[in-house]
Amino acid sequence: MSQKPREPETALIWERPEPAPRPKPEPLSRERIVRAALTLADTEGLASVSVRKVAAALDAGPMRLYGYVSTKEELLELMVDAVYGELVAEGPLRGSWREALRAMAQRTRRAAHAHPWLVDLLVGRIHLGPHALAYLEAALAALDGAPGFETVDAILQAVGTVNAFVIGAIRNEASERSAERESGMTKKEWQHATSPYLERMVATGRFPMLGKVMREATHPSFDVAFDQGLDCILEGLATRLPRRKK
Amino acid sequence: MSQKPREPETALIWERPEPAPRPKPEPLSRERIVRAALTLADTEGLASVSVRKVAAALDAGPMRLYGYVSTKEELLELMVDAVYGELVAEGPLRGSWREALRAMAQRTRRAAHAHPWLVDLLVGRIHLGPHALAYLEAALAALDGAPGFETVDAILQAVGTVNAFVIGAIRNEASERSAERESGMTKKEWQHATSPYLERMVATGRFPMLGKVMREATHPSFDVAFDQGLDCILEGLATRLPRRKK
DNA sequence: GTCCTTTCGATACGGTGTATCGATCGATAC
DNA sequence: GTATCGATCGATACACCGTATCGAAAGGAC
Repeated sequence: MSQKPREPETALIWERPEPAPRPKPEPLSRERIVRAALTLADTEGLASVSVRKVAAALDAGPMRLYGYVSTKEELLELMVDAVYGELVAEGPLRGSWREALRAMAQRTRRAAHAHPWLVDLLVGRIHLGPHALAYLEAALAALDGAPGFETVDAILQAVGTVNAFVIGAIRNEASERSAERESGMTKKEWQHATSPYLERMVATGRFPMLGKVMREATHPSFDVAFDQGLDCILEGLATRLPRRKK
Repeated sequence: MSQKPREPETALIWERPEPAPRPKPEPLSRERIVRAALTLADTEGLASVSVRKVAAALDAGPMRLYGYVSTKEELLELMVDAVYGELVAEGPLRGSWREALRAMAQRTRRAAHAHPWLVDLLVGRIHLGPHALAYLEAALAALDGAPGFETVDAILQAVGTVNAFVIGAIRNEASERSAERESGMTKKEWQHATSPYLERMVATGRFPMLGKVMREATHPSFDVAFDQGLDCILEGLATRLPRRKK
């Protein structure tokens, strides 16, 4: 970890250790770099994806990466696009427009589970990488020609609305999950740890509805909550179809 | 900006400048710190909110803040809660459940416009600050007793779904907006700058739907897109009400 | 006035992203 | 085979980050 300070050159040339014949060039490539960054993010968390650490995982100096990537942001962008690549690799979205949109939502959600860091990267920049575009293309294509989706505007609105919901829902799950994860607690333990605070707040009397929630809510799993919300949105899209035809 | 390196003590005591009678204690407080951080984030961007800079804005050394805040994360959390404070300060959410939910969505969206950095902070952690709770409470209260929302589960699901959409939509807007902003381009210029790339992609023939979008889509403003999506979700919630009653 | 306690902030440490530039290596020209 | 050139690499450096430590200064108690 500490850079060897290159001992002062008092020793004569032939006494110094041979500079080691440069272990292996291992040509490196954008793809290898991104793959290393991905596994690092998956195993150690996004915070551990630093230029130095990614380079170290490839037996290279930090600056080596800048031959393939001009900025750390660019590397992160490539990571996101790689995930989109996994998504499009699952094939086209089949079925009716409802089935297709539902499949898209669940695919995206699965990716967010497989790569918890994805949520943090989805915020901030708009993604126009080739795989991101391909994923969007697949969604648009699945709706093309469906009854009620004659105009691209209608298609865009449907995909956009579902995507907005998915992103928000994913964020919810991720934040709750990471709150548990990083305190090393299970869901139960975490609820148990924060409930004293919440009960104190409720006890002030200023949050009657919160009290009701804590008493009466049956907290459904993320899966059913997600499906219910998604159902609701698809239902909403369906009701707008006839009006659109008029 | 550069720490004065305290010139080596060659000068005799009375030649050294008087240590300045500590300009003003200016007692400082959590609130003043958070306010400083807020204005810094609003004017210079979230990236400029560093412990050092916030402290400098208060004529204090960096470590001074740690008497009031135990970590930078805590400061960011307080910033978020301060925004929630602005939101609850606008008063309760009135009207029918649809009006209340719509008002909530638009309020949140306005906050995201006023504080572009908010989107980045909403990701990642779940927010349980007093003002965040109060905002949630207001939303829950607005739906309490509405026909079809007899159970807290129904209320939570409705609020949760709308909130998920709002977060996702806000993120979309923010990322597009920041892409323009930080390249110093207007919306038109930015579209003009990225369209060559997109056209090249479309020209490959692998993205027929994208081509159709670029040719045919009338890109509606963020406002109407948001309202349409919101309408859609409220409609979806409405259609689920009768079923829930059964 | 003297001692004690509390507070403050200068300094330091280990980390970050990245610019610079000398050294090194491979390929080409003779 | 040797010399030269050009590309490539990575050690070093810089500015900045969040925060732990701890000596010095300030204020209060006796």
